[in-house]
This record gives sequence, C-alpha cells and structure tokens, in this order.
Amino acid sequence: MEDKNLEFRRRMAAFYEGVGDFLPHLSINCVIFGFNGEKLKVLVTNPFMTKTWLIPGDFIFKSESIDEAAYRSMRTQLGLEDIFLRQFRTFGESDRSFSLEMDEMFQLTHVAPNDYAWFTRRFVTIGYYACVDLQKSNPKPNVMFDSVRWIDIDEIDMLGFDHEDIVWEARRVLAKDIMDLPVIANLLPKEFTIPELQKLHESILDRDIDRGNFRSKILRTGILVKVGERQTASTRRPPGLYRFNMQQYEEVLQEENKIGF
Amino acid sequence: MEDKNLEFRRRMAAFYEGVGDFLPHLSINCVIFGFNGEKLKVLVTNPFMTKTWLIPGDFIFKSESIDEAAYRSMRTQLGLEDIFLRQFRTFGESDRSFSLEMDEMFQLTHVAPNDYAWFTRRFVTIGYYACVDLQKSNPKPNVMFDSVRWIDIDEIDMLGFDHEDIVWEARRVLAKDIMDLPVIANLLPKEFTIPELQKLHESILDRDIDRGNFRSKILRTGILVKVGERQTASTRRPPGLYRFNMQQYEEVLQEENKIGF
DNA sequence: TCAAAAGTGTTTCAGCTACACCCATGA
DNA sequence: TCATGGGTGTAGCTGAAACACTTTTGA
Repeated sequence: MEDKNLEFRRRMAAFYEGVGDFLPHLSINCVIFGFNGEKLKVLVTNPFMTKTWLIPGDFIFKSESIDEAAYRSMRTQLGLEDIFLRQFRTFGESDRSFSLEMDEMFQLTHVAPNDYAWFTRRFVTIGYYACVDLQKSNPKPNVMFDSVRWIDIDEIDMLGFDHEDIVWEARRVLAKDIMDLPVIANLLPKEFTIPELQKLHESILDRDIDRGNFRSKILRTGILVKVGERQTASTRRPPGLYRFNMQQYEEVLQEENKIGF
Repeated sequence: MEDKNLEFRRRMAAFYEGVGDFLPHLSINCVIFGFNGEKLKVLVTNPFMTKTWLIPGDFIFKSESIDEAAYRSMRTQLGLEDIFLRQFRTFGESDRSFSLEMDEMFQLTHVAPNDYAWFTRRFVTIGYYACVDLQKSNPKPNVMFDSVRWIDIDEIDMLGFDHEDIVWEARRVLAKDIMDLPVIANLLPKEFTIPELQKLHESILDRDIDRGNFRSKILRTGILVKVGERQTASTRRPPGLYRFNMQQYEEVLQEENKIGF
C-alpha cells in the first residue's frame, strides 16, 4: 500500500513539473461511447485510490490545438490510432473546479494539497465525444488514475463532478449526429448483423424501432454489404452478417435526405 | 487626430490594468445575426484606427461563467436586455493569436506592443451566435474598437483573422437550429408579413422555397396570429401582418415533428 | 386592363407506419 | 411441433412538391 502511494507521489511530482506547458484553466473531457451488441456503454475512470468515477480528461499543451490535444489524449487512453472524435460543447460554469475530487485523492494518498494548487483552480473544459469498437479498444488509466471500466449509459448517475451532465449532453448530440454523420460505423466491429445495428440505433435514440421498417430502410440506402451468415453455437436462425460500404455511406450522408429513423 | 490617439491610449491603459481579472488565453466571440426584411446581416466592428473588420468579442472574468460573459458582453455591445444567445463551437488552433491585427493597431496608434503582451498570446475562443431585431438594437463599439456596422452574410470574406470561418460555422448551425429552436422570432420585429418570414428562411437556408407550400405549412402549425394588414405607401396588394403566438411556438418545437422546410 | 405580388387550392407521388405473414433453427 | 427470432410483403395514410388559379392593388 505504502509502495503504491510512493509510486503515485513520484508520478504526480514528475507530471506536475511539466504543468507549465499546459494552457491554464483549460481542459478537455471525452465521452467515449462503445457498444457491446446490446447496450450503449461509456468509459469511466477513477482518480487514484478513490471511489469516484469520472470520464477521461486531459490538459492542452500550449503548442497544440484543442483537437490535437483530444486526439493525443484519446490515443493513449484507448490504445487505438483511428478514432472518431467530435467536439460538442464547452462547459464553463464559474465555480467549475476539480477541488472536491482532488481533495479526496490527496487525503487518501497523503499528499499536501498546496503542492498541487494548479489542478484545483477553476477549469473551463471542452467536451468531445468518441465512438469506438469495444472489441478493438484497450483502455488504460491515465497518470492520476487507478483503473478504467465500461458502464451502461443508464448508470451515469454514479459519475462525480458535473460529468453526468456532460455525458447527457454528449448523448443528446450523438442522437442528432446519427442522422448525418458516419458515427455508427465506429461503434461496431467490421462485421455485424442487422438486428445488432438496430439495437444500436435504439439504444442511442432511446426508443423502439419497427423491425421490418428498419431493415428495409437501411438496406434500401445501399450502405450495407452482405458478407455471409453468422455461425453461432446456440441461437435460433442464423442472422445475416453485414459490413458497411463506407464509400456509399459517405455519399448517402452527403445527400440532404440522410438516414433518419 | 493626436487627441483621438491620446484618448485611446488612456482607455487602453485603463483597460489593461484590469486584465488580470480575466481568464488568460480565453475569449468569447459572437456572431450577431440580424434581418432587414431582405437579407441576413452580421454585425462587425473594427479595431481602433484600422481597416480590419472583425466580429465582436470579449474576455471572461474569473468570477463569471462563459455564458454570463457572453451575455454581459452582448448586452453592452447591443444596448439590449433580452438576447437570444447560443454557444455553437470552440475554436482552438495552436497558432490562433490576435497578434497581426493587434500589431496593425499598435503601429497606427503609436503604442508599444510590449506593453500589451497579454493580448497577443494564443487565444482559445468560445463561439456564440445571437439573433436580434435589427430595428431594436443599438450597437456601440467596444473599448478597443472604432465603429460597428452591419454587413450582408455574403460579404463575410472581408473579415480578418479566422472570423470568416467562425461566421460560416455559425450560419451552418443556425440553419440546423431553425428547425427546432425559437431562433427566428428574435430576428423579426413584433409584426411582420409571411413573405418576409419566408425571405428570412430562404436567406438562412440559402435556397428558394415554394411560396404556397411555405404559407400553408407555417399557418397550419398555428404559431402565427394575424393582426391586420400592412398599410404601405406604394406596393401592390397589401400583405397580411402577423405576430408569433409564442406559447404555441414553444409547444410545436417541443414535438418531435418540428417546423422543417 | 395589365403587371406584380399576395393568397388559395389541387394533384401527384414517395415514403413512413403498422401490421401480418413466412422461414429457419434448436429444444 | 412449438417457441423464438430472422426475414419479407403490403395496405393505408401523410405530407412534401409542383403548379395552376384567383384576388387585390397601383399604374
């Protein structure tokens, strides 16, 4: 235990050395969405030693753009190269500061809070959301964090700070974007079934969609290509396997008509 | 001339005294839309003595939220109390700094640039857009600015810095919001005609709409109330005068169906 | 009586919605 | 042979789009 704390304190001290290279009072936060075939998931992480859960965040180097900061951070966080990222809103309440969560961590790790005053100031955070393939991602905790885990979208009331609000807003924007941005492709593995795709839509839009209508409409757009049948051990009838025809996908999205449900 | 410069330098010096109360590296910028019955307009302003035109902006006090900063700034800028404001995006390129425009101003006003280094650092700016009634607004230039004026939406290539991009993006978002936010009501005077309302839609969406279809569709929603006829000096047939039934308006927007064209 | 803009109505057709029905499979 | 989930077809309705026609006014 003491070893872990010592190691942590060393890490923190090293990190704090470089804090002057960041833009002060500014951070990014990222709502990372995944899909397990049944439910929409969100990646959360907890500050070292605490039981508080937060969405991942990072700071912005003075030498990089805010988008670059988001990509850099998410690449290391997720162990992935190609990530779909989209800025959706900036949060800047006047009393928006990390201090509660930080204090908890400092107390548990026997760190003098005054040594790390930079962290506990007011922060304006720029919100991004990401869509990733659950199976390909390999999330790791960041410097100040302990562990990561995926939670269901309807469990987000467990989040600390104002992160529940941030996730809510991200989900609202995602539901809009689904109509005219190639988001969904990033949430699914290369090959998937139409019922899976429908469940994804349903969990994002938070309502039921008619099976037959979904099927015919999505096939009519021509953005799906059949690649065979799923060989399952013990389901009923084997559903067809599909992948996206990305070229067609992009073209359809260009048209005003879009893919709405 | 020298008097004006002296006065300006005094103003700048006084303003710079309080610069430490602002969040560093952060600003807000606001795209202010108006409508003159024919075309969509944007408010621009020019830094003291220069010929550069920019959209209005401001800084954020450490004690206020970003929304409060935007409202405060726009209230004084426009001489209006109730303003429709909406955050739409944050701009944060790594080389995003005011220095070119500032240098021009400093040179013309014989000010030593080093005295005002705070302004010429990198700035991340949070973009808002506003919709105002042209006839009610009474815009005034801000501390560092000379004058204000309204330009047509298709003249925005004259803007300096990256402000053309910002206006483009604001317009794109406005065109989307028109479907499900009560934006248009803020761009028109209390009473207006249906052809005017149609021209507003057309100038936001940048395409023609069928007269008959527009009319029947907008009347069917019940968000308009007839209040008489416009008595004009010299047109042909006098068009009907309408105002919004705001209560009905809000209700219609709540429904999923919305008011799309 | 003509031109121009306002206002009204009609026809057509694509596409959404809601169902009902068939198929394939494992128990 | 039955339950379950995958897959297909269709009838009805709604609303968008295009366009023709009427009305009101000033010249």
